[in-house]
This record gives sequence, C-alpha cells and structure tokens, in this order.
Amino acid sequence: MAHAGLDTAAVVAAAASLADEQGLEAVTLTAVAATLAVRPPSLYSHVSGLQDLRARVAELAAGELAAALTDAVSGRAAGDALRAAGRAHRAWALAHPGRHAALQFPRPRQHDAVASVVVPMVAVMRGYGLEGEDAIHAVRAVRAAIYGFVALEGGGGFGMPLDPGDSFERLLDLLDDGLQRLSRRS
Amino acid sequence: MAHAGLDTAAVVAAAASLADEQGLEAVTLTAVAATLAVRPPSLYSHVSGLQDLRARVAELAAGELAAALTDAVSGRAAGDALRAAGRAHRAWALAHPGRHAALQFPRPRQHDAVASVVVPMVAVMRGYGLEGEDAIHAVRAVRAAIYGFVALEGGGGFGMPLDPGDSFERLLDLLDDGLQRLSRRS
DNA sequence: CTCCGTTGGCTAAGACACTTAGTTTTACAG
DNA sequence: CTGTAAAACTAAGTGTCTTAGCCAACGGAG
Repeated sequence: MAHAGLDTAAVVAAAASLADEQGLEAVTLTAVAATLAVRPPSLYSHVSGLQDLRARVAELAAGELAAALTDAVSGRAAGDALRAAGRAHRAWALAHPGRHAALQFPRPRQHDAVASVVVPMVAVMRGYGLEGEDAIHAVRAVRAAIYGFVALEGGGGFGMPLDPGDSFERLLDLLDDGLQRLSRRS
Repeated sequence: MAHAGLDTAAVVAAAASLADEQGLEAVTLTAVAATLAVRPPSLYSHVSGLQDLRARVAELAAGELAAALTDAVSGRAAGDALRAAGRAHRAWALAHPGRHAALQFPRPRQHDAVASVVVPMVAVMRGYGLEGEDAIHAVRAVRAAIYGFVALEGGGGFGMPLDPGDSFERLLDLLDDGLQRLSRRS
C-alpha cells in the first residue's frame, strides 16, 4: 500500500480542516493520519513532526487570511476599505475557527506570514493619509481591535445576549472615526 | 510521605506559575507534580484531571485580571479610568504571560469569570455617559482592542521595530476619542 | 492515651500519542 | 526488464494521562 499519493500540502490541508471541524486540540498525528487513511509514521515523510505540522497550519492560515484581506481592500479606500477588511477578517475567522486559533501560536519563520497580513492594512492607512510610523501604530491598533474581537467572540467571551454583529459594526465605526481624526491632525 | 499539605489552591497556583515561567504548553500533570514534590496521581485528590486544572488556571487568571482592572478603575472616571484599566491589563499580561494565554481557552462555568472582568469596564463606560446596550457594545470594543493588542504583542505579532508601548498609548487615545464622540451623540 | 475512620499520599498498570528504526513495496527511469 | 529511490508499513521505545487499589498519617471519640 505504498504511494497513497500524499504530499506536504495535502497533510497540512487535512490538519487545517480537522482543526476547523473538531478544534485545534483534535489536531494530532494519529487523527490526521486516520483522515488520510494512512498510519501515523507515514506522515513523517512529509512533515517533521507535530510541531512542524502545527507551524505549517498556522502559515497556511496566515496566507489565507492575508489573501482575504488583500481581496477585500482592493478597489476601496479609507473607511470603505477598513470596513471591508474587518468584515472579511471576521467572516474568515467564523468560517475557519481552527485555522484562526492556529494563528495564536507564534512560531519561528512566521515573519513572512505576519508581513503578508500587515501589507494590505498598511494600504488601508494610506487611504487615511497615514504614512510611516503613524501608519504602523494605526495598523497595530486596527489589527489588535479586529483580532481581539474575533478571538473573544470565537472563544465565547461575550456573555450578554446582544448581537455580536452589531457590536462589530460599532467597533468599525469607532476605528473609522478615530483614523479620520488622526488623518485630519497630520 | 502522606499528607504533604497540598490543596486545590496550591495545585492551581503551581500550575499558573509554571505557565508563566515555561509557557502554557509546559503545564502538564507530571510537571506540576514535580514542582510540588509529589507523584502525578496525587494531584487527582485536588483536581479532576488536566482539563479541570487548566480550567481552574483560567478561572484564577480571570479573577486576578478582574481585580487588577477593578483596582485601576477605582477613583477614576472616563479617559483616566480607561487608560488606567488598559495599562493595568497590559502590565498584568506582560507579567503573567502564561495566565494570560490560559484565558484564551473557553471552558464551561466561565460565565462568572467573564462577568467579573466586564463589571469594571461597564463602570468605565458610565463615566462616558454610556448605559445599557450602548455600554455593552462599547465594552466589547474596548475589551477586544486591549485584549487583542496584548495577545498580538505577547505572541510576537508585531514585526516592526517600533515601541509597542507607544502603539498602546495611541490605541488608548483612539479609544478615548471614540468613546467621547459616542458620549456627545447620546 | 488509644483506637479508628477519613484523608491524602503512594505504587502498579493500562491506554494513547509522538517518534525513531528498520523493512517492504511501489512507481518510474534507464 | 531491472534497479533505485520514494513512500508507505510494522515494531518498538518513551512519555503522559488516568484508573485502581493500597498504605500511612492526622484528628476526633471514647
């Protein structure tokens, strides 16, 4: 039964799907191997081990998120771009909870992954007239707010029976207001 | 060597300290037992298992964070209170990275823990004249922003060589501006 | 002071996951 | 057709969580 047609991408994809469906904790070499109808040691032909697999899932997730953000931002500017990026991030996270959770674990060589997510956000700031250090500070604030919201929402951190979608739109309004004000000051 | 003087609180405290010092991944029953000079099965007299231990660490962490926020907010209002709460949250998280990471794992019976963190933040909103649903939406926005910032910072999510402390102060300014504007509208 | 029950520790052992080593089988190139 | 390398396998070692059952120490009742 050699050559079942596996490769690294297939293994990582299976792990990411498993994470979305059963939670990040369920991503074990045994479970992933079972998904692929293969014995656990066979995965070592494509991945160095569990740590490596998790790191690759995080990398995959960062790439997908970056693509979603880049797509959302293209053709828009300032407030439109900010809202589109925020909604795209939230929608992606709600659709892929396991992948989003995987982003939380920082791993070596993640520098490129972070950069790919930051690039479209810097472009958004350009629409507000923010450049250089101001843009970086602003990107950090916006990323923190959106990421934190999605993380709290996904983790059940909102106890009150109030639509998180409404809260999120208000958060975007608040960020837009704040960035407009910064824009006017500079 | 019976009766080594353990109890549930001591076990949870040891686990929390271990999480801060060596990361949340290092919190295993074996490691905690070693810290306490006890064999792993002995921990079952005080804790139902690993899941229970982690849940209790999260509960402890939420309580400590809530206490820090409550303390920071007392005697202040509006912008002062917001900034004090934000700085207290960030300082606590930087001092206790493992406990902060433990907050990310939602567990049953965490309702009270969430509530204890939310209460002081609702008090802050009162200082801005925000009540009811407006206050809840605002608390969600502020919690998300601060929590997200601390999580990204702690996870190495900021790649650029720019002081995170400055970024955080700007985030607090942005939130304060936004809440003031909401205040004026209502 | 002694005795006994409860408590909280222990050892032993099973189940499960990760990982390494070494083997076998398959696909493809020459 | 044959040989080689890739990719799967089985077997086995290690470490962790967890359960089961045992034993010692503390503390109150007589």
